[in-house]
Amino acid sequence: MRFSRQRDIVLNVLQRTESHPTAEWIFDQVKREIPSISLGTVYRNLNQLADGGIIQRIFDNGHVRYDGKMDQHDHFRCIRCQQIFDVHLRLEDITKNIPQDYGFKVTGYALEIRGECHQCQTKETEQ
Amino acid sequence: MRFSRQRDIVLNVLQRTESHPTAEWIFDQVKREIPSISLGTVYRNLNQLADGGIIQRIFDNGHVRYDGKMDQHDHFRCIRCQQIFDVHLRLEDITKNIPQDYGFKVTGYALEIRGECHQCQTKETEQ
DNA sequence: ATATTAACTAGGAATAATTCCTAGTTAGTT
DNA sequence: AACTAACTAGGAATTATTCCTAGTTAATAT
Repeated sequence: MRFSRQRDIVLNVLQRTESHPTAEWIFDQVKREIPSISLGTVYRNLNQLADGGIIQRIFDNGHVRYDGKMDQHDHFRCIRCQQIFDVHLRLEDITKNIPQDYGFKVTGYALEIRGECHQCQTKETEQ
Repeated sequence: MRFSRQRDIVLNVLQRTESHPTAEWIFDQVKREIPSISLGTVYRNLNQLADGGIIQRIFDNGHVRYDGKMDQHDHFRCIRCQQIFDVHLRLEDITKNIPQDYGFKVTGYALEIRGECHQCQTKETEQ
C-alpha cells in the first residue's frame, strides 16, 4: 500500500472522531481539506485500510460504518437515538455490569462469532 | 396486518429453511408458488414480518438476511465458506465451549448490545 | 536530480439492493 | 353484497457501492 495524501486524510478524519461514521460523512469531512476528492477514492481507501487491518468496518442495520479504533472493544447501540457507543468489556460482564458502568439500559444484544466451520477446517483448499 | 397469500408463502418459505436467506433467494422460492409475485412485495412483507416480531433480520457484512427462527440464538459465520450456522449458547460459553460443542475454530466475534443510552432514558419525548 | 512505473486519483458510468409510486385487487367487516 | 383499508404487480426511483478510463504521483532505481 502506497502513501497518498488522500488515504492519509481519510485515515486521520476517521481516527479523530469518536463517532462511527459512514463513507459519505467521511467524504464530506475530507472534502474540506481536498475539495476535489471523489467519493470512489474514499470508498477505495476505506476498503484498503479495512482489508489491511488498519481500521475496521462495523455493520449498522445493513449499512456499513467505519471505526478507526483497533483495540478490542464492543459497541452499544441506543435503540432510541441510534447512536453507537464504544464499550470495553469482558464477555462475562455483558448481562451484569453494563447498566451500572455505562448508564445503559440493556434490552438485547446480537453476537456474531467468526471462525472456521468443521468442514472448512478439514479441507486444505483455499477457496 | 392482514392475511394475504403472498405474506403467508413468504413466511412459510423462510420458516422451512435452515439457511439465512436473502430477499432475492426468498423471492425465487416464492415464485415457484406464485409466479407473478413481485420483488417489492417480498421486501414489503419481509419488513412487515420483521417489524411485527415474527421473523428477524440478520446483518451479514452489510447485507440483510432473514431468519425465521425467533428463539434466542446466536450465529456463527465461517470465515472461509461464509456459511452462517445457528448456535445456542449462554454468553459465558463463548470463549470456552464452542470449539468442542460445534467443532468450530473460533477466531473472533462481534457483539452488538442494544438498549437505551443514559440521555434517552432521561428524556420523555419519543423521537 | 531524473526517469520509470505500479499504484494511485477524479469523474462519472454502471451495478446492486431496496424503496417508492400508481392503478387495480382483495380480505375482513358491516 | 357492499365497503374500504390494506394489500398487490410492475416498474421507476433512490441509495450505496463498485467499476472504468485516462491522467497523475509516490517510491525506486539510475
